Amino acid sequence: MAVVEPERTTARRAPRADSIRNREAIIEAAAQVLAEQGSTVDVREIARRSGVGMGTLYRHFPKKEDLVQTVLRDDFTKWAASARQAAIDAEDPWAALTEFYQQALTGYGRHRAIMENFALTWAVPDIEGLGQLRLVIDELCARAGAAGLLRPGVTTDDLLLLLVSLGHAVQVTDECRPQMWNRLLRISLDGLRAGRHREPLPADAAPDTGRGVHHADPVRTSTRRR
Amino acid sequence: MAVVEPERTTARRAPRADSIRNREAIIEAAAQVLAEQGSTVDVREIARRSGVGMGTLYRHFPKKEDLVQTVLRDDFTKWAASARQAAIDAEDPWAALTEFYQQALTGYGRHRAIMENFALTWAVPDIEGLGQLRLVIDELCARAGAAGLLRPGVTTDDLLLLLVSLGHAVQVTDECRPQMWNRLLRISLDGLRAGRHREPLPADAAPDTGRGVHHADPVRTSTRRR
Amino acid sequence: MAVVEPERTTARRAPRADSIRNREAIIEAAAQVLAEQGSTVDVREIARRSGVGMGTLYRHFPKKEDLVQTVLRDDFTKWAASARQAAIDAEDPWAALTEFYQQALTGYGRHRAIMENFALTWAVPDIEGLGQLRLVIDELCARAGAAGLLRPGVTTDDLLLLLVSLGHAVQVTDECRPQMWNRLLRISLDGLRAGRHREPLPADAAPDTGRGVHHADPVRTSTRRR
Amino acid sequence: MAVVEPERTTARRAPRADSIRNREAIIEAAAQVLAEQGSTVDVREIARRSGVGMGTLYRHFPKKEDLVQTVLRDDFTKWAASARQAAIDAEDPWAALTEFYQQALTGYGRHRAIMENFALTWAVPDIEGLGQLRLVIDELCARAGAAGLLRPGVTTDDLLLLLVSLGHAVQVTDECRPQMWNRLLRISLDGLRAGRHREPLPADAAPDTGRGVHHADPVRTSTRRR
DNA sequence: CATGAATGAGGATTCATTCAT
DNA sequence: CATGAATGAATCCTCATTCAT
Repeated sequence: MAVVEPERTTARRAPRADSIRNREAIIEAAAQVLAEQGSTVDVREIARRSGVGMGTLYRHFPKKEDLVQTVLRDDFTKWAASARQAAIDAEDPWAALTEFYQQALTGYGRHRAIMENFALTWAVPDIEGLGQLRLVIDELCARAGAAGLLRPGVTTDDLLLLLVSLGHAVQVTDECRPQMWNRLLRISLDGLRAGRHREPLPADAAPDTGRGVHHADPVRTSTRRR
Repeated sequence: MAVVEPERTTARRAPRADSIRNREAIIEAAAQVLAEQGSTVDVREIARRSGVGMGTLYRHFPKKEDLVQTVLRDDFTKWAASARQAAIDAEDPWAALTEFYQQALTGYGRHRAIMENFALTWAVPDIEGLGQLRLVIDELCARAGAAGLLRPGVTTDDLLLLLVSLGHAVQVTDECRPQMWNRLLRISLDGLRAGRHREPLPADAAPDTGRGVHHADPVRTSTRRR
Repeated sequence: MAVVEPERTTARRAPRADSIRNREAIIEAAAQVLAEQGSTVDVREIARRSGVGMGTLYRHFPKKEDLVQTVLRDDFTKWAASARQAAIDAEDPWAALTEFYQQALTGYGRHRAIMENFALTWAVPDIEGLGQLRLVIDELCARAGAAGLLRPGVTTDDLLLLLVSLGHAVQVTDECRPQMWNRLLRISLDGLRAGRHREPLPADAAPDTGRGVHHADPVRTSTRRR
Repeated sequence: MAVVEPERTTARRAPRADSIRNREAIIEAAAQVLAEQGSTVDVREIARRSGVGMGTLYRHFPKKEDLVQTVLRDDFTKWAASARQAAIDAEDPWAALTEFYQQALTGYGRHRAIMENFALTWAVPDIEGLGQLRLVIDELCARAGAAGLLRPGVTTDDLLLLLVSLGHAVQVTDECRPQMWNRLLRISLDGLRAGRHREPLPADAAPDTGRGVHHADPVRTSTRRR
């Protein structure tokens, strides 16, 4: 009775091998499908591709949302890591910034669900896994700023929004004009760079047009029904 | 021939007056709803707001898509016109470009369906109504280019993609950080401007990182589109 | 133009003929199925029996619960009315009470959904349609009480609970021993009647056993999980 | 024969000790859960509370129903025993009857699964474990009848149905009006008692209304049971 | 023999589109 | 020709039961 039962202890973990395989198959399949089709996917498609039944899927992830969040957290993490690594490998702060965007967009710009959720950065307070990415950008921003390379007034939020924005460009041109977004990236980075003829970016400033909105707002989206 | 059967002609027109009124009510309502909620709206919501029955709606537009396209063609047209006007009113080619973006984004950046479909510019061959916008941009591009203000190598497609990209920024920050996109616009415009320290933009060039993609592409979105 | 269009007005109501037929078919089918199987029925069974598609059913009743409530309100109303009529037709207050129970149990005792919901009288504050029944019982209680026929201390709630209780007896014996519940009814009514050797029913009194619970409560239902 | 293969016997017993412990844990947990939530509980909840896996549970009880029946047989037995004891402890036949109901309802009236299955007394031929309870009631009925205390014509079935009926009353009022059922019990017992002004209860008699059913049966539950 | 993961049919609900009035 | 009711495939999720480890 006092005898330990090592094989039972082992036996306790044995069934998990299967389970973990399945869990991973599900996440793998879900990641694929979410990348391809965004968060609106049919749960059954994920089950089919991962080779498990609906029940198995729902055992691991009680709500579709749970699965989506899990996958996205993972992918946000991978994303942040790979983009950060690219930045670290760079020679100077500006190259770091460049490499960061380059890698971030090349690697995950085509991931529909990631981009969908990334777009919610400002609408939804705490998107799972987004934090890490923000930290990386923070870092880059500080580094480039300290080196005097970044146009004064540029914030982490600006860099985030640029990433969201360019991520969308990637999605949009993916099928027919892959890499076209790279041109936009170069343009934006040039616009971000500090320079003699570049005045600082004022807080929440519009371009110095001196004029306001020309016409009455034709899009009345503020009157949300329901 | 046109006057042979006057009463039949009259008979034909009487219902058409109604019909036209209905058609316009539908389009008006659809435009509103599409702007607010994007193309995923329930057709019933459109019918409800326009005050016509589903049958009438489907008589005018046999598929939801037909209605959406019709509305978007109209809105693309209005969009192009208003943005073009802003450009025309500007004093110089560069101000024209600035005003164009300013107006385009302020006016329709929040129009969800427009932005959704605008994003399809490269994926779908001929989006209804998009042509005019492209013409306007073409014009602006040529003008600014001729004045030597635009960085060499920048194409109409670049400017279009920038608009798509910034449009997305507008959508994404609309609720919580309105106007934040303006900072991105300024940055991008600065990056677009010709300048001493600005080399020409090479055809489909990536930023001069000298390196390719760091990791294998983790997002395999090319397989199985529905 | 100023001419009224009476046929259009008529035309507006025409489509409803179908709709009303369907609505009634749905309610009829639902009433049947709910009576037979209780509130857990498959919605598709109701759709099938009423000969309409799922969409039609859900157009009329957006939630299953709505349909159930509608049917139950109707049936509670019919129930109260028929039982009340039986009471009214009776010669004296006591016969009224007797007839009331008789009719109530004969008519709807076998209605599973009604009895299920009736059972919730104390658990759920305001069951749709239950009010009328309570009013009828109130009336009967007062009448019989005023006539000195009802054992003092008996309340409307007692009579309600008796009805719930006997309703269950009907359900339980329906298949194999129909009418057996009648014996219980007679017993209960006799126990309800005022009489020389019948002391008043004290408020919330247990039978005068003089003793409490004999054993510790073997049913620990109070520790509800979740 | 029993001693031919002692080590095999031992080998057989070792696992069985475990097995028995498990079986009892399952039954214990099931009893609790069934009492709380009735027979519709999720089997997993039982497995969880008993601390065994689903496989073990299903090894002991191949169908959910088997487990339920086993538990209920036990609980019916305990129920019968405790109620019988209360009756035995009573001073006279009438007190015995009173105490029996009192104890039966106080002890198990809130046991949802018991009451659910008890309700099947007439629908299902041989409910496991119900027999003992019937025997106890038989006894009480005979005793009270012999003492001339029970209204003539009252049968064991009547007393059983009364118990079912009052059991339902307990369930129905448990949360909001505990003990309210006691009033109904007193009423019923008074109605059961023999007395001057109490005529015998005729076999399967309806109350002496002299009339039949007033309306056509509005509840047609006889068709189509699944 | 215990474990708990896997299975998949079944149930409520939505919405583009068709059709009777 | 307008109306809005009808249709039913598609979608998320649950739970009794089986099976690999």
